[in-house]
Amino acid sequence: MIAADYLKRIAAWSRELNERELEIARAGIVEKSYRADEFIFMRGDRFDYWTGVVTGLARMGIVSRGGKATSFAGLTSGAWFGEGSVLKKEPRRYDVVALRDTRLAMMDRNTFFWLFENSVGFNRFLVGQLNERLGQFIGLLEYGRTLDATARLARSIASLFNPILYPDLTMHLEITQEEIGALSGISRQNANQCLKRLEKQGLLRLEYGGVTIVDLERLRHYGE
DNA sequence: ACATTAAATTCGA
DNA sequence: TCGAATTTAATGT
Repeated sequence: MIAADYLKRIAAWSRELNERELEIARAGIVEKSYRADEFIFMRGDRFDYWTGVVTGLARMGIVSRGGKATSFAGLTSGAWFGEGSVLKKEPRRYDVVALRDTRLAMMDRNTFFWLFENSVGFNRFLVGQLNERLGQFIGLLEYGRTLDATARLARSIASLFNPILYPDLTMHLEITQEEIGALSGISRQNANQCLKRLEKQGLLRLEYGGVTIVDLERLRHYGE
């Protein structure tokens, strides 16, 4: 079983729980590792786990028969996802792929429902999370059509800094340009061009193997 | 696709 | 255990 202080470190919601709830949560979570490019879930799967990213990076999206990927969201450490499929007891409607070696924490369905029915703190967190995700998906509606590559990339990055979905406070992100490209649905070379444009405009700073966000608000509304 | 540069790893003392 | 040398990974054009 995972340690209580460890759980508090990897899951923001666990800090809202009382002692008893925390014990139940700990007992219902297992960890699992995935290699880069490995599928974590496939559309249609029926594994009912509520899942958190401990370390690594994954992409939530769908891949069409042609093999081209549309991504809904990037998942960095601290992100928890899959509550929709667990709550509605439905097959998953999207794929999740690890973009690099990734460690996940997975909570089984029974534990999830116990917390759902018994813990006020847990529900408070869930409502906030669902609301944020709704906002993110609404933002996606204009995403594909209206926005050019630079704007799409800007928003992909900005969405990784949603403080509710990704409680990490630091404005620095360890992510390669290739990974940013994979998240935004553009080539690495194009991603490089877009990133440099954003850097020139003072929205972010490029470093080797990572970026630092300078102006999150402008990044979030880029191209409006 | 290729050239450059940063980082990680290996190796010898 | 330190640092130089080599290999691997990321970036820029």
